[in-house]
Amino acid sequence: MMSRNLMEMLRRRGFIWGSFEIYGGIAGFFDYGPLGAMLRRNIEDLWRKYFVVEEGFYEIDTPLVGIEDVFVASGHVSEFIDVLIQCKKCGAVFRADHYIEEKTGRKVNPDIESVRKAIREGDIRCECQNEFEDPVEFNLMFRTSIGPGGKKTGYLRPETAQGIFINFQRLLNFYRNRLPFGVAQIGRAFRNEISPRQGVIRLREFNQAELEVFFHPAEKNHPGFKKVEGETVNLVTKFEEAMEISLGEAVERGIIDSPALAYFIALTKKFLVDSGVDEKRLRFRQHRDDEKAHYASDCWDAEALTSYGWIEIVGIADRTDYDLRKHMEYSGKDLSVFIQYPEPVRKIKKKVIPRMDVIGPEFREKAGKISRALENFEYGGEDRIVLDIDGEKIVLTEKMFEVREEEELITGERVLPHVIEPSFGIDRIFYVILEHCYEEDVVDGERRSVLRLKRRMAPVKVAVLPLLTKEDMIDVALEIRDELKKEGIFSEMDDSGSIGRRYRRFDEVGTPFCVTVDHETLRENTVTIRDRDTTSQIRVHRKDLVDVLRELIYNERDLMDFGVVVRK
RNA sequence: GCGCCGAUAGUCUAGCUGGUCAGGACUAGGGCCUUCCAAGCCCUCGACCCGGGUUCAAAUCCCGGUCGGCGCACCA
Repeated sequence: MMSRNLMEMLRRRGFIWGSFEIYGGIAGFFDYGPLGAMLRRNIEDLWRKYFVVEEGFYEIDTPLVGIEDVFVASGHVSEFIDVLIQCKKCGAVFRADHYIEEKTGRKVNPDIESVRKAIREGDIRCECQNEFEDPVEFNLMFRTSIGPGGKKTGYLRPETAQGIFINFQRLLNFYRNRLPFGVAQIGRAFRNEISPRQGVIRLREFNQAELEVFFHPAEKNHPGFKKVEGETVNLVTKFEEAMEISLGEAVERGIIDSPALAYFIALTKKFLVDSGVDEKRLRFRQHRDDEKAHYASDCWDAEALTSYGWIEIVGIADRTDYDLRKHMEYSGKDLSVFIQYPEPVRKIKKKVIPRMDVIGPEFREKAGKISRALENFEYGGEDRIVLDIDGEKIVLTEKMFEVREEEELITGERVLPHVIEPSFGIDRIFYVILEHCYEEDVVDGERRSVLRLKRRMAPVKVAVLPLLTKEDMIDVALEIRDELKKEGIFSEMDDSGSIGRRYRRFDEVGTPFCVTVDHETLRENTVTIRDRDTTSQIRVHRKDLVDVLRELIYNERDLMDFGVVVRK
């Protein structure tokens, strides 16, 4: 699993390249080459199958550039800022609010003024005893301006999720006003990382696949939970306890907050394993209470073990109603959902009727406000009513009102949905799959590198190879390649070098099957199919080739189930 | 951002006590040969990270930048 050999192969064979290479490059960006772009699309397509098609959710696509209002409401303009302080002498850089809190025990707002003040008053110095430079602000969002003049500030989105939240009313209407429902978005997001490292792991521009599932706040169940409660997962709880446990038990013991959350953990695991992540190098780790975002009631990360250690590849968070509440507050639009009761509830309500003939002369211009205040007043049987009108205490004596009993028909209630968000880092999953699938083994005494991608994930599905560089074999090979392509099976023909060399070439990029055209093909119209993982071969008739390959690739069938074995 | 180390064809690398056409291996392309796992032979393409300085002369020495690795810090 030499990650160096792998990285070298990924560059050489066109999976990934550093961006802007001919101009020297820059950290935090990389390009998907031809094979990489195709592999990533295969990952995204499998994600769609799991989280869009099978869940019955829909995908939307919203702008990468967002206007300032969105991120003011979401908190990114104020919260996504770090105030940094740097030592004048030793150059050490700290996040100011963390540093000050650690040294003084006092919380400080993460803005320049508060930090400056706290440093001055507390005479806060670097650990090397020297003074700090003036604090500087750093927002992790890329800022831009929209239109000429630079008047309107925009930001590149730091997550795809906000595009879903701000369309909530439209989406709710699309789903005909019923909960729960889910909305997905796959696309780019941007974070201006201070110092991106570790190759493709920390990026400034990255690909997310996010799903936002909106639930009635009191009903975080999922009909699919029954089917997955027996499945076991590797968990690391917020108390750092590692365990292998069934999802049913984890919910029952309160380790996982809700059945819905557990369901998405199960679905995430299935998706990751199906896409090629090694189950033994996969775990779900719960955020500690102090590491959790303040709006999340529970958050689990899927983590994969790589040569960089355990890295986060998926975050599954219960974001509660935080985002909708904020957008409701800032936009002034009602983002709640009306939930009709099965049966309307009849409620006897004591209603206070003001006696305006008394109140009017007594309170004059305030009388109107008083009568309005009484409309929603909860009457508890008291003989004097105290109201607060514009900060003034108004006392109504019993002469001033009557109490009448009224029957009210309540047909439902408005709720603000909670949202559970499985958020996938596609680029990291892409890398983990490559690392987990890359192996070096020995075939006929020779070392080879082989990418054991899941068959359906492989960029090139089939290589069609003439055994010899002879025109009649090449012609047949081209014919077969075109036939496969027409059937939607991505194939390549390669007639260069020896047959063994070509097998290795395709092993290295994960092509699961090689079809070889030899002399028997010309005589009897049969070809051999070679399996990447075992190097075994069978011989099948050309007329069965497409069907057999389809079975092999899309149904993960064993090569030995078809045709005559000719090797191993 | 800081510190240490590094950067030569697609890849790995020699040269780096200034001075031959910057050498090799693998890969790739063309050809010969070839009945199944990186065989052999011939030919070909191809590089000193960028900018500045020192010098008659810089891959080599100096300065700055960029990228990469590691540590610290930051981040999820």
